Parts: sequence; C-alpha cells; structure tokens
Amino acid sequence: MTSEQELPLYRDLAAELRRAITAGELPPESRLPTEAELAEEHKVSRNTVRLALAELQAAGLITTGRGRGGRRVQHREVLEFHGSASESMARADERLKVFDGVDAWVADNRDQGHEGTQQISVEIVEAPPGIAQLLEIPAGERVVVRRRLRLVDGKPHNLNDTWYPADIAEGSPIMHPADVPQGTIALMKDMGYVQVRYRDEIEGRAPDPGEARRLRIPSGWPVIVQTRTGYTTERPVKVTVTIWPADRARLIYELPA
Amino acid sequence: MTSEQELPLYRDLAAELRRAITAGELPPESRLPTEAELAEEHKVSRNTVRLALAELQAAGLITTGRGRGGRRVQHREVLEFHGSASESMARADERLKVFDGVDAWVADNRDQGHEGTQQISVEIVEAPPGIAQLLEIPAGERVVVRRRLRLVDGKPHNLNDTWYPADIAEGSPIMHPADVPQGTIALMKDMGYVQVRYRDEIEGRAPDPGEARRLRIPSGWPVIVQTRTGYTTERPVKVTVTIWPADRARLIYELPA
DNA sequence: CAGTGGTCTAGACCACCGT
DNA sequence: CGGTGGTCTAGACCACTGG
Repeated sequence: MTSEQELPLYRDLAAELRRAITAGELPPESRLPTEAELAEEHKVSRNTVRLALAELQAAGLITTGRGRGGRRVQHREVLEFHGSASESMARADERLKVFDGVDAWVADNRDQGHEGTQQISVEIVEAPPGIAQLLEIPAGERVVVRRRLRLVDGKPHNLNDTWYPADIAEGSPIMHPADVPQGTIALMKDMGYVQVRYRDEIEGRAPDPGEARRLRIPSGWPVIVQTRTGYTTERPVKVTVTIWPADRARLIYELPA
Repeated sequence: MTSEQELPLYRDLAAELRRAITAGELPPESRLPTEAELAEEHKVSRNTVRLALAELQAAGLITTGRGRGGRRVQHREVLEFHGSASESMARADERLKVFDGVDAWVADNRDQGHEGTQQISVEIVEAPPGIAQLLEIPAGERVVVRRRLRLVDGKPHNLNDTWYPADIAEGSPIMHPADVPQGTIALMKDMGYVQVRYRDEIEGRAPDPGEARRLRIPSGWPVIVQTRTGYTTERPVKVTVTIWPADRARLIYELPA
C-alpha cells in the first residue's frame, strides 16, 4: 500500500523517522534509539543508519549527542525579529520605559520570555570588499567593527557585527565594548548622524567554519544572513550583518503597498 | 606552519578544498579530482573523501556529478528580488510598458538577463493550519491554491504557492492556470480587493522531500522561505509562500526609518 | 562502454559523557 | 565505568552518463 518508489535504504529509513517525529510519535526532547539498535531493527549496517540520521540532522529534526547522552528529537524554538519600522518602533518606545539600561535586542528577548546577553568586542580593521561597497568607501579603508555574539538563555544564538566608517566611530562611545543602553541608533543621532532609511539584504547559506564554531552549530547547518545598511540623507553610515542559525529565527517585515 | 588544530581527516580535507575553491585555484565549472584520486593523494579511504565532499556540497560549493560527468565547482549565481514597495513598484510601472503579456516575475528575470517561465496549477483544498491562521479563517476551510514552479533558463528555480480564500478566488480568472499578464494584484484590485499592506515572514530551513524533488536539489540543501500575507483595509486576502534554494536568491527590502 | 559517483557492508578504535 | 556517537578503513556492487 505504501507507494515505495524503491528508495535507497537510508532514504527510506530517514523518511520513516521523519514521519515518526512530525507525527509526534517521537516527541521533542525524547531520545532516539541508538544507532546500533536502529541498525539491527532494520537489518542494515550502522553506516547506513548514520546516513539517514545525517539527513534528519541537516533538516534540524534531531540533535547530535556525544557520549552517553544519545541523540534527541530537536526541540525547536523560533524567536521573531521585526525588520520594518512601524511595528518595532512603536514597541521600542514602550520598551525603553520599562527596561532601563539594556538595548533593544535584550528587551526583545525579554518580551518573549528569554534572557538575552551579549559578548561585545570592538576592532579596527581594513574594510573587506563587500562591506566597503555597501559603505561606499574604497576597499581596504579603515573601519570600526563592533562584533557581538548574542546569547539567549546562556547559549549562542546569533552573530551581529556592525561596521562603521572610521571617521564616524573613532573617539565615540561606539568604540567602547559594552552595551549602549539607548541603542547605537540614538547614539549616532546625538552625534549628528540621523538615519532616515535602511536597506536590508537577506540570503541563506551554509556557515563558514569560523561562524559554525562561534555559533556552536554543525558546519552543514544553514544560516540566515541579514545585511542592513543605514543611511543618513547624505551617505551610508553603518552596515550591520546578523547571522542566525536558520531554524532559530524568523524575520518579519511590515510593508505598505 | 599550518595551525592544525588536530582536525579529523575529513574536515582537514574539506578545509583544503574549500580554500582552493575560494582562492580561485579551482575555478567555477572546473572539474574536481575524482574521489579515487583524492583518496590516493591524501592517503585516506574513499569514504573519508566522501565525508569531506559532502560538507562542501552542503555548503553549495560543489555539484553532485552522476555518471561520467564528475563533480564540478558550483557556478553560483544569485538573482535579486525586491520585497519593499518603493523600488519595485517604480520599476514595475516601466516593465508593464516594455514587456507585454508577462507577469512581473518573468519581467524581473529579463531585467537580469534570464528567461523565466512558469508551470502553473490550481487546486481547491482544505486550508492547512499555518495558512488558515494567516488568512484568519478556520483550519480546514476551503481555499484555492495557485501553485507555480518557476524555471529560470529552463531549470527549476523556486516554488511560489499563493493561497486565496475560496469566496474570493472561485469563479475568477485566478482559477485559470496560466499567466495573469497584469498580475494577480491588479486583477484582485479590479475585483474590489485593494491590498494596502503586506506582512512578510522569512525563515530558513531544510526542504522537505517533496520540495527537494520539485526543485531538484539534494535533500540537505537549505531553502529560504518567504511568506507574504496581503491585506485590504478589511482582512487578509492572500498568502504567498515562495521557496528558493538558499544560494539562489537574495531578498532586498528598502525601509524608511 | 568505461569510469564515475551512489549505495552498502562489516568491521575497528577512540573521545566523550551520564549514571 | 560503560555505552554512545565520531571517525576511519577496505572492500563490494550497481546505475548512470559522457565521450
């Protein structure tokens, strides 16, 4: 009755496990059978089992359990981030009154019942080509990059690097590797750089090894990359690159027609 | 001199090939050494070579070559799609004058020097939960879904499914499985449904097997999913779900501050 | 049709981690 | 400590495809 299209053994096994997980027979956080058990049950070699599990792992359905822990069904939690002006700005006003001394992202997490923390470092480097193009400066020009590894409930969640032309950032509080409570947008406004529009570019890809290591994800796991360029009436003044493991975030934009 | 961190053999090999590709020593479209050659060169088993190649494949750097073709370095071409109103609308006006009888997406491709075609089918189904929630109707209610597989230069490029409440679509030209030259937005406007705002949600994930098959991508390859809900002043009137293989598209939004 | 990648087996050793 | 997944080997057979 099952319309078997003569799948390879490992695809077949992957499909069965996928069905069991999405049907709820294997609930989130529950342990999977061990590789040896699956191999015996299905009369295949352990390598074949591993091919099937690798597929589910790439799809974000199961975890990779080292040691005695075993693999578990992935508990999937998606946090939402608002890209457009209207909605996020309206809520940002409220936030600043309620949560003092933390930036918008930390507050955004509290809204969703999570604790956000950040590890911030600041460097002065030569602008890589992609960043230079967006900032409309020559490649290799000095820029200040403020790198943030953001943690949710203590675990790495996303990378957020903001690049500023050196003439804007140097000597300002942007260089200070700590939270800017009122936000860097307000800070730059006080410095005379009023951002009037943004351009967001969104793409998906596999992380490079460095990104995978910092986010503690397997190297095949896809990430979403949002590149936001902020403009005054005069020129681009910052580029922010945010990288999330794909299943961990959803971007939302509200647009007029 | 190489700061080897005692990587597993296959990660080491993957890193070397990755470097050779990004450094241009293996240019796009060029053939990789065969698995047997790599195994012998590096004194590892063929399975180890395959683990390394699987990683590069997941990262979208190389193709999967069946038969005598061999693997090749992936030729990466990213097409851009505009999410926001301002820019895309201004250009849409011009398009309609120049390209007659084709919809905006087909024209969008011509702008970038490619030929876009679509395979369209229309179904009447019960609304799945996610779609029902966005359309603000009970789950299981009848909806019309207009499914499009879009091809660029003859190859599958993205999936674009638009869901309409049955009361709006039934009996209208939306049900006709062919191009709507003036676009469904203009068509709905003529029918009295003027869309005044959109809400976009963007996420990344691995495709399910059906999506992977339709797009002809390996099942681990990540996709970007854009879900656009269109609203009149009264209510949501359509939900469009577009799915791209992640490396094939970049979404762009222009936003006021 | 020869060579390629795709699939599969049956073993082995080890680092790691929970109990 | 004992069991788990991570890594690796050395084979084998086959489907597909380009020359």
